[in-house]
Amino acid sequence: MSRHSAEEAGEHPMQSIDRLVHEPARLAILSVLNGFESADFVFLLNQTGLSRGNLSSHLAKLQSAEYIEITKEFVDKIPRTLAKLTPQGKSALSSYREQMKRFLHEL
Amino acid sequence: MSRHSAEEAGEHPMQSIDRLVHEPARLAILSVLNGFESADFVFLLNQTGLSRGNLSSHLAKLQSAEYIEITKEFVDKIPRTLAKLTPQGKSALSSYREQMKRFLHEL
DNA sequence: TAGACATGTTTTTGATACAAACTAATCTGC
DNA sequence: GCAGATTAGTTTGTATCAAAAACATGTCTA
Repeated sequence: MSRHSAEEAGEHPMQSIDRLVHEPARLAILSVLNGFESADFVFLLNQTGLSRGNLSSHLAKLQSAEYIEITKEFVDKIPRTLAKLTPQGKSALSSYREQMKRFLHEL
Repeated sequence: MSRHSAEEAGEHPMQSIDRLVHEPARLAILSVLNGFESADFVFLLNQTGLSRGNLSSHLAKLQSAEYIEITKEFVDKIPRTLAKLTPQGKSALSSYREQMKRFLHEL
């Protein structure tokens, strides 16, 4: 009746990748956050090389997926936006990493 | 004057990734082709789990980038579309792989 | 107080991945 | 021999989404 589950499902491992993480701009953001635990908007701007607009919308997307948490504060009258990975975000990044490593290794 | 070239360029390693390869559906196709050297449409369909329409358009995209070569023949009156990696395709896949491995390793 | 700078956000636009519809040829039952 | 099903693809339509451009809001400086 059956052969392998992968054949039955008709799926390739890459088809189950988390596209929210897979996007290069967001991978850049997530990897910075993973390294620094918490980072502000300007720092992310510098580390990722994204434009302000792109950074803003990618952060919004990651936030609504609950992969990051955003807090806003004022420091000497200038606004400061802080981002940090949530446990969900860490976990999503980590399983993305494992999946991708396995794929690349078998490539 | 300068610090590191990466900082001057204001870029993150992920920003220079080849998006043509990075797309999951195409990664699936390319990895199959990399393993089998040559594969026909139906085989790719089964291995990747893509729909016929998607497979067709991704193949067209890879072909116009000259990452794959497409040949069509008839076998017992039924059409057969064969795809194989070009040297350029092999090279693109291989450098994608190295870039991505390095990134994941440093993550 | 006008104009430059800084920190973001919103809107627009162009690309594109996927799905659905279409094409064209063969085979199968009646 | 022809109606309908099957096979092998392609084309077209649509909805998502990344990036660019425009906008908003506030501060600082001359």
